[in-house]
Amino acid sequence: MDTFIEYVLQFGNLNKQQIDLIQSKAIEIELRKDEFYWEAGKAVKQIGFLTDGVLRVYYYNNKGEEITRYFIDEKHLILSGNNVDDFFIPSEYLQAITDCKMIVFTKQDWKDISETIIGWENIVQKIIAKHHTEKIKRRSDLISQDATTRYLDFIEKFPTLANRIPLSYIASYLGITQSSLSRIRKNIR
Amino acid sequence: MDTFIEYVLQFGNLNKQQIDLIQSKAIEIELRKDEFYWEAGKAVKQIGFLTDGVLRVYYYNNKGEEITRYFIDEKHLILSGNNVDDFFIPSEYLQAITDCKMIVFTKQDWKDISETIIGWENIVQKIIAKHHTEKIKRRSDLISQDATTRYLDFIEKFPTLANRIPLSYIASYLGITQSSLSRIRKNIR
DNA sequence: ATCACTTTTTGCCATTTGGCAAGTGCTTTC
DNA sequence: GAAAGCACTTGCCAAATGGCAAAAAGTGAT
Repeated sequence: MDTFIEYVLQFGNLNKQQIDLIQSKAIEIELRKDEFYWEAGKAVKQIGFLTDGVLRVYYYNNKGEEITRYFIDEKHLILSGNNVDDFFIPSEYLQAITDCKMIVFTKQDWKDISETIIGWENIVQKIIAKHHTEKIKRRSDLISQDATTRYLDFIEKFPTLANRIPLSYIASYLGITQSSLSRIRKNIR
Repeated sequence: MDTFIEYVLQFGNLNKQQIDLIQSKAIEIELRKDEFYWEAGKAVKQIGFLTDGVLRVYYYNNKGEEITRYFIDEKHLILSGNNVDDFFIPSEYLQAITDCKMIVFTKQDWKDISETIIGWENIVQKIIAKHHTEKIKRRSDLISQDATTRYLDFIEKFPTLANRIPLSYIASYLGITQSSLSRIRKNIR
């Protein structure tokens, strides 16, 4: 829980009372490896913050292949479609790829927080902006490099992950086949 | 100007008085082809909305190559780093690639609007969310497909652009060399 | 330890893309 | 209209990646 407060405080100030309010609404949950946080087509009813572990977002392309769009690691806020008010039905899957710990808020509680804490929306907006800038940057940096470089960048960004999760997740994220990634790994050694 | 109001109204309601306020602050500007809206390293002092034309965002990668990160077409809000409050210095270039018309607001005026119109921040947040979802989706869809498919997708998304802007912009966006793109074009004919 | 199952690696060859340099075509300038 | 400049195309060959199938390695249950 403190992780979340600490994280939020980087983006704006909160007083004791405000922190208490947030803490009183927060629910700690755990996700086992391979469990889903979202599933395509199922309404999302909560706002989550990942405190431990790694998630991946994936979807099926028009060839029916499973494509990992990106990985989410610790200290990341997960907003439904980035907008709290809407009834949100995702078109992608958000799956734990390691055991995870999260803090979640019901949409109603989150709305209460937004309405009670002046400046909360602003903080959230900053967090969203940060996440998105990172995501776009990481994604588009991928395209101007060859597959080996992309893989090396991946290892650098997620050093603990490379040997713990299925190769296929990484391959589709990098935009290459699993066999190619396997060969790239061989060449790196 | 009306384009902007119409656009905003898709994301939330505004009354006459609120619309008047926005209109009173809006400044219409034009950008000639190749002019910059942002330049890396130079502070951005305004919020803009593109009503006509196309912009591109580019940067230089670690090999010194110019990489087009994405294209921005009509009806797109351009927020400095997606956050109005901060003093913002971009690390990328935002350049008109056709003649463009924009509406801009000074940061102060924008702040006044935010503070005066209840729900404005919420509308803006929705717009940001929409833009980002599209961007991420478009970008990551690029990676699971071969270059020809990527180019066809590009044409579909920007039908009027393919033959009007330098090939090199499109090539770096698609993550291939200019010669490869030229060959792909030849094969498509 | 064995078996069944899944994931990863490898071989073989086809296809795609890159790198480089030369050639073509178009525009601008004088 | 000749020269220069720029963008695009093409030829040639090398390197990277894909497709498919089989082999190898890893995992879990009994």
